[in-house]
Amino acid sequence: MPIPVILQVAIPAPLYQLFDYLPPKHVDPASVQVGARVLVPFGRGRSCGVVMGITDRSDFDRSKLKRASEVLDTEPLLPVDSLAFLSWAAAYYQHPIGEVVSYALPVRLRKGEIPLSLCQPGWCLSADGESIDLDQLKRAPKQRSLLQFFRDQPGCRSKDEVYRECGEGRSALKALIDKGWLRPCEVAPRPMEECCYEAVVGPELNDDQQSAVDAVAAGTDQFGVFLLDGVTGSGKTEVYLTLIEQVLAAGRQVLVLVPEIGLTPQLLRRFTKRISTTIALLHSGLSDRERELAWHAARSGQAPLVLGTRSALFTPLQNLGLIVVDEEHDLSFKQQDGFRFSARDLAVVRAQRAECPVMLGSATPSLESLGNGIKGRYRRLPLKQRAGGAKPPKIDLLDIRSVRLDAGVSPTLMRLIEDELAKQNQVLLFLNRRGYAPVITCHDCGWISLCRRCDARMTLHRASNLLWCHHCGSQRRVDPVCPECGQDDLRPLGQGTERVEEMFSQRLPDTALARIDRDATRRKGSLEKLLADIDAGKYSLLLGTQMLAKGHHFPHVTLVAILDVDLGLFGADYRAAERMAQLIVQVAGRAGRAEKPGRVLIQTRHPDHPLLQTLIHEGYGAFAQQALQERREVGYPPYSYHALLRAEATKEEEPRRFLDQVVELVNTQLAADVELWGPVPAPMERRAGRYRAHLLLQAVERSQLHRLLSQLLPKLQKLPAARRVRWSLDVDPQEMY
DNA sequence: AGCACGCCGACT
DNA sequence: GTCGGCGTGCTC
Repeated sequence: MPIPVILQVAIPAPLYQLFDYLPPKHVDPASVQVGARVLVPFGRGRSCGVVMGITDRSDFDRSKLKRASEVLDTEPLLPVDSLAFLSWAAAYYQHPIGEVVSYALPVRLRKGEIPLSLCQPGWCLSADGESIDLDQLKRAPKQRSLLQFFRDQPGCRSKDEVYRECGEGRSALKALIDKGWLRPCEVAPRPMEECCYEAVVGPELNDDQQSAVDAVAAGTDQFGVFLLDGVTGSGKTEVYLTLIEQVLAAGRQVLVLVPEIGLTPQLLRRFTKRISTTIALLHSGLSDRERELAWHAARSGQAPLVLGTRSALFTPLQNLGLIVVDEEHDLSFKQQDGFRFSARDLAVVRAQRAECPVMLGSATPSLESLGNGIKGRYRRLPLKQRAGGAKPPKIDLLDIRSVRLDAGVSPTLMRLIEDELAKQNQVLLFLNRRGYAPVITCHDCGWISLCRRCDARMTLHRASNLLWCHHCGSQRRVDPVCPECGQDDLRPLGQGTERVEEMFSQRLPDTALARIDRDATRRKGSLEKLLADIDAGKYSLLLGTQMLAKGHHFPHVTLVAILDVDLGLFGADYRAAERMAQLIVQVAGRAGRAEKPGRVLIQTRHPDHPLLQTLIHEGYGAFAQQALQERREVGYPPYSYHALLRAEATKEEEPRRFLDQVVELVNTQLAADVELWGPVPAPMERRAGRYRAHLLLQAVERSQLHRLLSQLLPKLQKLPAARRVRWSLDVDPQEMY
């Protein structure tokens, strides 16, 4: 009797189970591979799913099983270890397995399309091109050198290679094609062993860097988490590079995760300068096609080094030897909608499963990672020395109580800025608020520019003359008169980067100012251009939002000023202080390299604030210790574990009603070892026209929380009130908004 | 999520 | 008399 073959398929739908199918007719059941995609009838339509397992039994009624209509891949698109990792992640974050699996695939492959070939189109010499005499081209040096390029080594060159060789113009290439000396061809992918890989000798490491490298290199074939903790300028990147070289030299792949690629052109440049190998870049700025090609290059091992943002974590890899998570404290590693995973935390899990080391690096490590260091789970590798003998910047508070400010700048700060500019130095101003002013008001009747759809004020943008809600995106034109009373005395209150820019253009008209915020860098490539111009010294004043705090270094900046630290001092959730401390240290770290010492000024109306005092006089490490102590005392993460159940609906009472029912459900039917906080209205209760409420679940042990969640979710879905709201579960939430 | 089935109001 | 509103149930 033949053994029945049943395919367990993950289907991209918000459903928490796998679906069982019979193999297609006329397909040898033994040929179906776990990890292949299948086209299946699903509901009333068709769907593309991934075979997660093959068994001979099903809990589903055998007679109702449908047949898959087609097997799309002859070999696994996702290897078994990837599938197991994805299943683990789906269970941990309580997210539907099919959506998690489809998240690991490039979009075209999700939709069931044929994988793009890795064979890239390009050109090679035709018979005529082989035999032609180069001296004929004396008067066309570009064509000559391009032809020489093809003759140097036999075979095809991809379009990318040829374009790189051509430089700016393409006319020489066109000429050679028109003459028939070059013909189109396909470049076959090189197998991993043949990947050219070459490392340039880097600078000598200092003792701290060397011992960090040694600590990781001692166990490259076993799991270990290393927290590389070093101030900006202490040479973290050099440690990464040295380790990456060693792992690549051993023939293994390396995965590097960064918060945002667009903000790290410098990092990428350092990588390509030092390590000459194929790098697969994976980030949201790529087209679907480019992304898929990079994905294939990573999956096949053709690109030994993979550099990407959080979603790159799920790329299947061969023989993974090291994961690096740069700026591990950065919140962009946590996906904030849909599948709410933390790429940093999952990187640790992935390394564990791959039995390789993972390195988390930051000048301002997250309290979670520091807590894991204390618990002995992570090994801390401190870099105490600044590479190249650079001095740490001096940080001072500037008390602005009862000081008359001009667009948020105090007279003292203005004077210091002018001094620094007079010395031909660059000055960096940080204000975490884009637009002209965060609100406008009618001086006559007191009207203020509130958003109709959110509990928020609308920001004035002068350039476009629009009032803009930064929470829901709604816009409206600014009337010359008050919409309430008709008087024409509308005034902007407070300041954003636009207003500061305007003030400087009036007071220092001869000083070139670069504004770096989302509005000024919206066009693709404009941020890179701006950063390059700043490096070239075209600007003396740099003014920006938190974009400035990430990744990029400005070696000619000698003065950094944080215009309004008070914005972040009294935030809505308990992590606000930690985020502010990280931001201050990161911004401060942009200034002053080797030869020029930096100075940092922080304008505040709360100069005695304990956070500022500890941070400035004792540093981030002391601040973090203090913050961890406070967390321990109140039993907050990392000394407990959180999950946040969010609900929103257009009717005000619905979210609360739903969450009340969930509380009732937990209290009457489920574990008592998890504390429930709430329901409470979300910090901004109404957003984009929807009312929002939260229920926080807290447990002392992670296992308690997860036991509850896995029991709760099936019941929760069946609540009638669940249909009337949009709800989502956030395991290990980072932000409470 | 999609998609269909199903039972109550204002319209060609 | 119908078109269509969105509540409800299901997907191997």
